[in-house]
Amino acid sequence: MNIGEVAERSGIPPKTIRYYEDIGLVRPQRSENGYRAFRETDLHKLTFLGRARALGFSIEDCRTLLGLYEDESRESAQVKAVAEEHLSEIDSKIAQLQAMRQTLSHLVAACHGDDRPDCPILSDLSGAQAG
Amino acid sequence: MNIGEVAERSGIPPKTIRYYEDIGLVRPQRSENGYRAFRETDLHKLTFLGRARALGFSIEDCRTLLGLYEDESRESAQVKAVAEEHLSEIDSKIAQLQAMRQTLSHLVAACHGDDRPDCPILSDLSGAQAG
DNA sequence: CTTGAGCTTCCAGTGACTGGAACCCCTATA
DNA sequence: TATAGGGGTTCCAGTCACTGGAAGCTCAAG
Repeated sequence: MNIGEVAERSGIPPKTIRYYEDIGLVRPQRSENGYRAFRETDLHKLTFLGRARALGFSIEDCRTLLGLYEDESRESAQVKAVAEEHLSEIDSKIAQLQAMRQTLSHLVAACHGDDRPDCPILSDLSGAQAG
Repeated sequence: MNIGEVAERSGIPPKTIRYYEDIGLVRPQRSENGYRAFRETDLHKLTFLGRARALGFSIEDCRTLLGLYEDESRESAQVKAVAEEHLSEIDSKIAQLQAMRQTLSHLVAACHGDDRPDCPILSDLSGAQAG
């Protein structure tokens, strides 16, 4: 398979696939004309990567997960540890965003949003004490 | 004030303050020895930036907000529009993270996490249909 | 033979910093 | 007066995970 077909079937853009090769996540062979020649296993790996990335795993996590996937002597505890670590990072991010959301939505609600200049959003940012 | 004092009082690291000057968010004067000389208004701006960044506004949003803050003929509707736009981006991010969280927490719960190799997390990533 | 799609490499840019090197300035102390 | 240190300065490179673009090669169709 050429890169275009693999891109289509895996849902990962050609540019990204080349990048993944660059950083050693996939190692397609080469045809005589210099084109990358992907096998089914390469496609499989890329699909795996696509799903892992969609779950928010970092590239380094993906590398680890791919390694575990291909290691038949892995222990599922290793996989679970990576996933739990990532899950807790997701939880932190959600918490942080919800805190922002909380503050910001109050400010937005308090701003009358008309043609006058006074604005509780700017007041808050400038450090004024809430009344 | 030198950069160290401003950093301390605004809570923004010196490196970041220099970066903000680089991109034109603050324009401190210079002392004869070449040191940046910050006035109270500069400190004020940096504190404003710190709060806006803490609410997740992008640097470009911050630039806009600072501009509105200093523009006495602003309309609060302009500020509110920026904030609402940002709020909806926050909401999207939260939704995306929660979707990841949902999938991932199910997978983590399903993985026994022991010394055996079989693992529903890897099965899912590799594209197996859930049974 | 030309056209156009698809492939190749390499370089640069994204956002918002952050680390580090190499150097200057200022004050205090031996 | 020499020196040590803790400021400050600039500039360059790296982060993360791509993405865009330029220049050039390959291949199939008309």
